Amino acid sequence: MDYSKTVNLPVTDFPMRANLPQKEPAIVKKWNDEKIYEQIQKSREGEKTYILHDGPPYANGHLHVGHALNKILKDIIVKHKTMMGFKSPYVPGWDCHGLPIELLVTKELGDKAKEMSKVEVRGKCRESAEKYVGIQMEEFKRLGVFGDYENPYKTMTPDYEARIVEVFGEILKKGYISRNKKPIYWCPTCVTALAEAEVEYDMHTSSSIYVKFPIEASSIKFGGDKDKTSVVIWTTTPWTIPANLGVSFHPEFDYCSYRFNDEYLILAKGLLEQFESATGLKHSEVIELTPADIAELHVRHPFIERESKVLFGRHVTLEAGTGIVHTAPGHGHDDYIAGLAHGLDVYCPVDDYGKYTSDFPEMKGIHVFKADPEIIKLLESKNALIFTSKIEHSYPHCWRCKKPLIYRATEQWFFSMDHDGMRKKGSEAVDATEWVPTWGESRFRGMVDTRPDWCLSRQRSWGVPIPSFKCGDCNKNLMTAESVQFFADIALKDGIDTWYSDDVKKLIPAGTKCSCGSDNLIKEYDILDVWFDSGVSHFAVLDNEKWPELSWPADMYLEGSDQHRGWFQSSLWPALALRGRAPFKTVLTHGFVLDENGKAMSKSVGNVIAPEKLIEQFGADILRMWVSSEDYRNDVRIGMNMMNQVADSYRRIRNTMKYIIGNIADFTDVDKVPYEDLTDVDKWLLHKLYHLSESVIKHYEKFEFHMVYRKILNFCAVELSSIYFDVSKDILYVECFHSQLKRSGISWG
RNA sequence: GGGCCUGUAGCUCAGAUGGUUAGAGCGAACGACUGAUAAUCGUUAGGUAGGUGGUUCGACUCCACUCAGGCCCA
Repeated sequence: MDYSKTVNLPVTDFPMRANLPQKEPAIVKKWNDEKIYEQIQKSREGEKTYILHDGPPYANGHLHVGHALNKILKDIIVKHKTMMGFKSPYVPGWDCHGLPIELLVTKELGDKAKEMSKVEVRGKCRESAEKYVGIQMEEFKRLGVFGDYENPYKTMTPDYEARIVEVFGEILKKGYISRNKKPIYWCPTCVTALAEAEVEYDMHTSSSIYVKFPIEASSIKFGGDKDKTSVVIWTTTPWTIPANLGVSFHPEFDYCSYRFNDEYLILAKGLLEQFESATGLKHSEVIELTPADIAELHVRHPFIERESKVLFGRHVTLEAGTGIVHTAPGHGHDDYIAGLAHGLDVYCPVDDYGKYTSDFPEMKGIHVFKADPEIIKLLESKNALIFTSKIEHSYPHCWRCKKPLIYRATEQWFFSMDHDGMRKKGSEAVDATEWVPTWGESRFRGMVDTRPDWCLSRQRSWGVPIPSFKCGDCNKNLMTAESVQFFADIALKDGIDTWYSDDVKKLIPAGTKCSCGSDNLIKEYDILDVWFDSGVSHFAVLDNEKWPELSWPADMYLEGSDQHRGWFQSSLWPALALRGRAPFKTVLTHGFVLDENGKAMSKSVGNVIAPEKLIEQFGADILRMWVSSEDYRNDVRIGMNMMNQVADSYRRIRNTMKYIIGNIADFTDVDKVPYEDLTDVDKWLLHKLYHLSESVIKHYEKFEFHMVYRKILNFCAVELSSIYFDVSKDILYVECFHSQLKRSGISWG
């Protein structure tokens, strides 16, 4: 006999299965049509605000799971703050300039790119960025992330671009901007600077040389023949020897003076054997040196009348050579850093075409790639060459012309870290900021303390031009706060491309002259580092009447932990320079999304999981729940097994809700039972619920969403399903509808 | 190579300041119900706490080293 008709079974049309992948698009559309974001904002009119300022994703390509993690976390916080009564507007943004887009576009254009003007190429870049902003926006919406998609911010809109120029000018006015030399990759064939991403490594044959640098006898405080003692360096770029300004030792390696025949050569103990086998020499006497012995040495350049300063640096290795590194600050990154630390000039006697300048008159006009034999001959004539051979090794080449590159110092614009106590202000800003997780503070502080000056200029096309001029007569640079502001106004009115299309006279206040008196000014075409674009977003967005609901500074910045070096810093420095405080109160970082085995996702390994695929298979809600289930302060893992587990948990919570809905189907307020008349089990459950709610809020406030997930899931599975529902079942099913007992059970549900 | 961080059951995570047989949920196995049924309930099995060595009367918790992994830099 079927008794099911004789009892009060739960009644509901709430479906067993959620069918998220099918249903969600309609829900998203409904939110869109009903303008749910705007309605929510309206409902919080006049309330205290909580501003989470969006770090702009880069507008190329589709979203990956990392974007999903980031945006969903932001959405959880914004929604939580909103539910706590705050007005929490969220304006999504996009980072639109920069090399990756430029490369994407030039590769698509192929040979056509070469015939196009800068303005035309920039137009194509703009189109491409616009396209991906559209794509990503739809993908964010699909994730259920609420925000002001009607008015997002884009770093390439005219007002934003003008604001970038303006902020740059204000910082210039405060004296933070300077022009200095810095070595960069340079293609002497294309006569252009290259970014790291444009460098291809290929095999190349170089001359390897061991070179003696003579030492002033008076500076030698140890034994041997003081007139015949030298420091030995090894290099594979003989042509950089004319630019040598130093010899670098490692502060912790052991160095000795070894006697070879009638002379003494200084090299690292750890490389003696390698040196002897390479050169065929054999030593006959050893004098151990102390770091003090080395520090006192005065070393001479082998063929130029100047000192080659003794430096200490950790870039020195025992992998090859002599443990003493030939240092030319104008021709190498390590050399540059070591040189800066010791106050050396960034010296570069090589011009745009790769030829020696008059700074090295002996070989003026000779191309550095043809100079090696000449240099070697010169060294030999000075008795400075110990040994030479050919070596085949991996060497940087130009992605465009495939020819070898050189590293060469050029003039660049810098944001000084030490002007007006900037670094100290940075440190104070670190103190004043709340870091989640707490170790973010030490990580960030370490980066602030060691950060070199920020190189702001790039020799590219797709970005915001630095409106500087050069005097056509005396070659001096000209850029003032006034001239920059003048151009910012033009950029706002007529667009930033006027820099490329308009005549100089229109781009600078009338009557502007170089200090030499000349008015023959020439435009320069460096653009700003894109990090500057996004770094001033707090000025361009939070402090902009276009979004009156926003305010400066932000309550929170929330990005991946890689942004400790990236956006958090590029945002901090302009803010400190102009407002003396950080643009954020709290900085929250999350880890990276790894695959199921804890390995980084990469295309080449083939372990990348597209959010699109997860949404198709499980639904965005499951993806969101996965985000909430993970402790994002560490790296998080994702894979099909994990998604299945989250989906299981989702079903458990859903079924619990379905059971409640089914049982309160016929309940109305008339049936409500006063608290004091409830049964003990009912009171017990309410007590548990109260504590759950309290702890859930506490965890939300501490941004511990995985604890929220855990507690709610446990509550559904244990307190509700296996205890309370089990106990209440008989009453709910058997007692007649209006009985006190039954009504007690559902009154507070 | 350097800075910062992570490593507790198959999975996701708990475990205040070192102190009894290291916990939960999910999953798994087995069983129950067939009156939450593409559900639900019960029982059980799973951990040398990455590894090694120290400090301590006592360490998952402190220290050193090491392995694996991540971000950033070189």
